[in-house]
Amino acid sequence: MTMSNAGARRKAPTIHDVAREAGVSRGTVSRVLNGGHYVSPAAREAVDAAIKSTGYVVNRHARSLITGRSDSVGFLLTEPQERFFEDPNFNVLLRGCTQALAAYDIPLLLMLAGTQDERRRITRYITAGHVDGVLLVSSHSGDPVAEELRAAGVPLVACGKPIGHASKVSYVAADDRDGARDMVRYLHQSGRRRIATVTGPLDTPGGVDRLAGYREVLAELGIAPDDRLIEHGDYSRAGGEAAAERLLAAAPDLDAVFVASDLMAQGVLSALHRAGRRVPEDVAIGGFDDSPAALASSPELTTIRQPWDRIATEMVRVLLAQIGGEDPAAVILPTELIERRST
Amino acid sequence: MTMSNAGARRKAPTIHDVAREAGVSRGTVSRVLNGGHYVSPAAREAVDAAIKSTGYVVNRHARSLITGRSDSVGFLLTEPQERFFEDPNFNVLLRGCTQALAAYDIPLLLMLAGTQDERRRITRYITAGHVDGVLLVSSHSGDPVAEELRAAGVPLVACGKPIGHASKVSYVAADDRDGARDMVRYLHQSGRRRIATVTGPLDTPGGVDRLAGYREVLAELGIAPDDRLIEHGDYSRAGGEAAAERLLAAAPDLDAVFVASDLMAQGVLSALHRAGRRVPEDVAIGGFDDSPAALASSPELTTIRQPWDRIATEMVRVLLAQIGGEDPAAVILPTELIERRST
DNA sequence: CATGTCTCTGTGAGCGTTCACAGTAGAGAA
DNA sequence: TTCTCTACTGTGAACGCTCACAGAGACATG
Repeated sequence: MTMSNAGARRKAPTIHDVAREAGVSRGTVSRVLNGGHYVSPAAREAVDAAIKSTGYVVNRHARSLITGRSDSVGFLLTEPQERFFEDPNFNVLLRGCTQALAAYDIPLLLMLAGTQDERRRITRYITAGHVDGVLLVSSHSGDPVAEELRAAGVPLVACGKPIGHASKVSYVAADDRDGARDMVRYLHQSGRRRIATVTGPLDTPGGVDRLAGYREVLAELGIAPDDRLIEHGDYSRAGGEAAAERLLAAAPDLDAVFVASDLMAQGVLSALHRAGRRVPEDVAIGGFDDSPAALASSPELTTIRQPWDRIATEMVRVLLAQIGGEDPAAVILPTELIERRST
Repeated sequence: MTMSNAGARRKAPTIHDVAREAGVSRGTVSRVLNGGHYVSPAAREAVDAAIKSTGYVVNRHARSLITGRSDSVGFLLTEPQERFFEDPNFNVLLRGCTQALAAYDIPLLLMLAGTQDERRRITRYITAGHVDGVLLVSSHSGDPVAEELRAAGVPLVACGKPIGHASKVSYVAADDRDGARDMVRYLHQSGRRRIATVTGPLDTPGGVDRLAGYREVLAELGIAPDDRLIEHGDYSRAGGEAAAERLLAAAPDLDAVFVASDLMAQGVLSALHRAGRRVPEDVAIGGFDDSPAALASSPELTTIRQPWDRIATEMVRVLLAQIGGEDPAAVILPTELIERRST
């Protein structure tokens, strides 16, 4: 039984204890801990053994104190939180980032900055150097926190293209425009001719780009633009429902709707159902996001999948690169059309 | 313009700078920072002014190094993560905990321990003292991580009653049994006489207690137990669907089903629909959780709401108390019946 | 043999804070 | 006056680590 002092919780072993146990100096132990350069094989072995036998774990506070790094990053949500926390995509993103960071042994600090007060507190916390970088989630433009952090020189990667920021800030985003193009083209190919759309909020890049994709394809197909076929939503179920009602009133002959989010598509589905339109027989519905909502709907939604896991991985990669001194970068990832029963 | 050195990111002011600026010693500044006892009003004022003028923010690493505390807590998820991250209740919980902690200026570290490797890494991290306490989310019993942390003396609060742990571990949970009782009593009061149930997994406290509540009420009503009316699910949509099919086969005369989760209730709804039973006319459905799934179903589900926001608040309160030296505690919170269209 | 280069090792200093302790000044009591 | 007590203040010494530096061999080069 090598229980030694397990469960004692008396005093954690320090680098000094390891050094003594291994018969080397603190410096050598430290070198082993940090990559092991300029360490003889014998010394490294002795240190590794000593680490194991003492159960040594590096004290991050001591390390951070001297290095100035914290070896942690923040996941910052500056939205009114309800919206995002309700969004299943958000969870995939959060999980993906946590996992990607875990691979580097970097803990993720979850920060919510819904109110003005919280924003101030968190900005202070971040600029004080308590995290090495920030993964920023905030769909709306003109986020003051982003600008403040950028100005303070904090490494920063946004999820989605931050609009309104002329300045250089890294971001990772799905190709919204291309996804929208795919969906509209697909609806047209399956024989639909009066294709309407429910957009997202137009102060979000996703809202803008998905609408742009819709318009582009119609133009390329030589279909004249028709404003009656365009209604705006707010990414919520209720918003989708209301928009669908307006569409039905303005353009009762529509035979397809490209909806800029699955959640809104659920609302559209309800409205159509109430209006007595069958899906997909009378009206085809194309969603966006491939959220669980797409599967929970009946019929299940044909939709555009955003590669949230890859987005998470890329955000972490870009952030770590930036922490390592590289320049900001933008990454655009392709989407995928998922065919289900609503078209 | 009092820009002073804003945006410089050169060198953060230390307690020393503040002391010099205020014309006092480090010790006095430190005392102001930590409650301000034994500090003259004049000194305190000078220090406060100096803090403001220098933009000083305490260096948590230095503080943690000497105090041994980290002033942060972990939010640990030991489940296979998909299940939980899909669960909207989880999000409310996570958000609630983050916010409750923010009120104490304590950051939350999100930790996912899905695989064996991750579990080891994270246990190491935690027992090394890098967090002061852990909020544990893990529905299944016999969680080795929980036991390890408890043994290591790490303050710990579980979400939901940990079964299989004879040992003293704090937890906060909704009153599952009472919620189930409410629902079954309600179904009976609305005239249903053949009330079936789809249970959760019986290795979860929720599964066990909700079933117990169901049985109790029937017994109290003098209704003889009938095993054909009880089927087991796994909290998944598909599981609910399968269970409902078995129920319909074994007890075709059922006129109500108490389903131990909304997600399963969705599956039950599908199965009933396929079998040509109308809800609520032929069969009443009672769910549990009041998750968004309850609203996404048609008809919308009558269900039992768990007070997730209060659960979060209480978990944080109990954890902080425990970090402060208090003994473990169990908190049971009342549920609420939400009446909708499925009954 | 002197010199340089390369790998490896130990040592002292210091990161920014808190804590224990010693010390000061003023008030009140003897 | 002198002593004690209280309220306040300053000072070293940690905390556990990394980093810069110096130095020791080993080996090659001139």
